Amino acid sequence: MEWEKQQPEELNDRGGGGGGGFVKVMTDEQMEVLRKQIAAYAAICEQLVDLHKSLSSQNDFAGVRFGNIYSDPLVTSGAHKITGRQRWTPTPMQLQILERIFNQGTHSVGRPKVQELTAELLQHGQISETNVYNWFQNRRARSKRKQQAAANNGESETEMEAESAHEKAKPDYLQTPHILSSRNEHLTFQNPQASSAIHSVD
Amino acid sequence: MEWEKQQPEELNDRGGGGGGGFVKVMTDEQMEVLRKQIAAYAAICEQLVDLHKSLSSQNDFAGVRFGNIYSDPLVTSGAHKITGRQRWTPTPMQLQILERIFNQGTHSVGRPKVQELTAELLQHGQISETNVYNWFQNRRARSKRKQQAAANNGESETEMEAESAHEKAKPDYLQTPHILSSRNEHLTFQNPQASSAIHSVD
DNA sequence: CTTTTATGAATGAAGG
DNA sequence: CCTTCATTCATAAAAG
Repeated sequence: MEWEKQQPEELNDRGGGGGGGFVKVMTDEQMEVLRKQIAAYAAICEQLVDLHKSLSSQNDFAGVRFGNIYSDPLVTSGAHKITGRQRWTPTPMQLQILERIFNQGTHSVGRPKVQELTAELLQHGQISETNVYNWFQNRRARSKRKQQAAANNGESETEMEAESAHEKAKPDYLQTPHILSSRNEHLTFQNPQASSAIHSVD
Repeated sequence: MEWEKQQPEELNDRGGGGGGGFVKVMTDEQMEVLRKQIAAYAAICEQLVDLHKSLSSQNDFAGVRFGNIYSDPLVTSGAHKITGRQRWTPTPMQLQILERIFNQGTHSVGRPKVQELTAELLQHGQISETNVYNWFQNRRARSKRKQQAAANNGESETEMEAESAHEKAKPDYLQTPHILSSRNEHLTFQNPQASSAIHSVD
């Protein structure tokens, strides 16, 4: 199928650069489902590649006829990166409102509160309840995390959180898992058979 | 599936301007077909993996270790199975099976069902009954949240009180067959039986 | 343009 | 069942 050409990037048409009209041909949800499915497919293929590597490394006549699959970028360079999803970016006004509420002590919002808040924030830009929900969740987590990190880093355990039920208090930044691989190009769905590799241009 | 009530949302509507409408060009049915086809590919890959595993175990080669021979951080960016993982991560196949069952309408599983399912899923990777139980629990909750969120901006839709596992029939006006059919003599995701599913593209 | 950082989102698990 | 937490992933934005 070729719903391809119109990349969702067009939604982020803000930098002034390209511009131009756009047509979205798939909803985010559809995109997401497909993305997951393909990622699953790709993940298994990775296993296959590993197996072939192992087999051929000790037995090169093992009958590996798949030739250059190792060089297939889809397989070799982490395939679960399919096409991008656009994520919500709060407008300054929205952020201000959210921060204010958070700083007022409302660190967790109930379901009704979220709806109310969402309605208000909608006056200042597109937003959904999920966005609000996620925002508070992330805000809370990040807040907590920074406290822990600060306690470990700049403090010589004068008073560790005695009630801390978790032993997790370790400097996360020391083992930063930031293995952000090279800037992933936007892959598009491609047929294992069809050879037309479609990807967005830089 | 649940995305019948996709929300027309514009992300990053920061300046207040921009935006634009878009239409849904794939029906849920079409999506489902695609999903199944992709799943079929995944299944084939899975079988191949198993096949090679058994083949390699037959011939007890001296060096069949799937361990990390110098795991190149650039290459193994996507998968870091070296470090012990604290929480269960479903394999693609397991996910596939779980999703399938959930989408068949089985949203809650009894204990016997859980046991049965766990046994089956064990064929495709490590898993425990608790994992299965939690998965359904989370899946349900997530599903519900989805419909709540959708209720906010999807009010023009028909009533979406119950999130059934079965897709609602969509009005045909949402289809845009000319895009799908015009450029599309050949489906991207084709017959799973094609044994040439695995070879390098391009 | 490439690399790094900040943060929105996804999800397994725990608590109540 | 519902909410919350912890962790991880992906990506927009910033830095180089």
